[in-house]
Amino acid sequence: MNAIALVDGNNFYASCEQSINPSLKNKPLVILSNNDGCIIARSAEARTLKIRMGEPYFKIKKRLNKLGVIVLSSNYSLYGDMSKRLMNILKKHCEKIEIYSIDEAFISIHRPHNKDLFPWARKLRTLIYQNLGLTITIGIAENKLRAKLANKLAKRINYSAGIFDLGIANNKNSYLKEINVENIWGIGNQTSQWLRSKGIKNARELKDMNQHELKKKLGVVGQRIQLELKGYQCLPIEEKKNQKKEIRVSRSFSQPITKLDDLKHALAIYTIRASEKMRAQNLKASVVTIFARTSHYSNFNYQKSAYKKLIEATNNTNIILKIVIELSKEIYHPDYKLAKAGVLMQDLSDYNYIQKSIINYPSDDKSERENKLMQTIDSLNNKFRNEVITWGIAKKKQSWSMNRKLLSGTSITNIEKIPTIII
DNA sequence: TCTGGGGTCCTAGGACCC
DNA sequence: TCTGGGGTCCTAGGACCC
Repeated sequence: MNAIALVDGNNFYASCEQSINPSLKNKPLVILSNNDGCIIARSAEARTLKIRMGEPYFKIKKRLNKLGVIVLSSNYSLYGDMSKRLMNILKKHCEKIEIYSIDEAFISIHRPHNKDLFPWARKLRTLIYQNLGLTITIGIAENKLRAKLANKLAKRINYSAGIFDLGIANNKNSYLKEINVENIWGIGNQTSQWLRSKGIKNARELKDMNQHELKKKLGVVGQRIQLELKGYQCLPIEEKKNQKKEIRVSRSFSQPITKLDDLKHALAIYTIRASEKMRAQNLKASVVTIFARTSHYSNFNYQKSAYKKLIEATNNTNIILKIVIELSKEIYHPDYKLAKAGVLMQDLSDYNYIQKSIINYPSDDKSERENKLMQTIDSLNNKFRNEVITWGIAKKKQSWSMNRKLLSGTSITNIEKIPTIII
């Protein structure tokens, strides 16, 4: 009989920073979202100071200062690299693994005759700590949803030492009762409010709730959650990541923009990045969508998107740039202060799958040359990092670019100050 | 005045996740 | 003054077909 384990990195972003800079260890530390907007990670010490997740930075800046909390902008290339190392170690010690997020993985593992998976889990924890300086929590149960709950319980129970096995626990119902509905995987704000209004407060009560009522309101999604709570396996471990269905690059501006030129400029930069991502995953898009909007917090709401279907799917930056620049006029409005914009590459397909158009047949020579050019640009950028080569428009002066004032300088992934060549 | 039924595909939007 | 980014899945409703 196989068991499912959920492994996750504790305070992952904060721990990554502490791992490469030991002077941050045992100190209250928080990591900010893009644009230094809000708190997205906290070290254990920062948690005990009651600093809340998602809190806007500007609102608590003074308080953080007074408390001596160290504040850092997020450094995703660092976290991505640490994540890769973490997953590689996990892979070596399990039968099946699904990498679920940057700091989480589901593992399928054979439960031995004596049912005891603690030795395995303890070994894994030690190994990760020795190799990466990161602490992980392991929750074990019969299926993915219960493994998630077990992981929560492992964090909550003091004597658990970061490991909890709900699969062999004696009084499972009393453990389920410990978990509030809003903390169940798949139950968000809307749903938990509805459940609470029905008097359903915790995982135990959701498990035993009337199934027809649940199905009627939440459809198959709710049904699956209930079945998994009961111990059935509805959600499989997905080893092979499904091909991406959409690639999106969007950012909030540090200052709102009002000029069409600025909007075009921002969208162009996002397009370059999105095309690069597609090529890295060997994908091409046949729908390109762009959008812009005012701030959620503004009284003057405006949001508009525009898209174009392509006759022939592509990942060629030049072609997509032209489309995006053209479309940007459609979403621009001079009367609104735009706070955010983005590009989406949709209807993605495998690059090698060829469906040539009969109408717009480009000469093979030309597309062949263009492909080589993209490949060359990507490989130079990969080798030297940091946009050694990019499009001229990306280097125009910007007044609105993302704030990252507090970026950790040390990085194990980035060579700074490479000369830039503009072509 | 009366005017079918059943199926598929697409899209927008909601809800959720980390 | 300042409130992240990038994803997925599901459903309802419209358009269209025979």
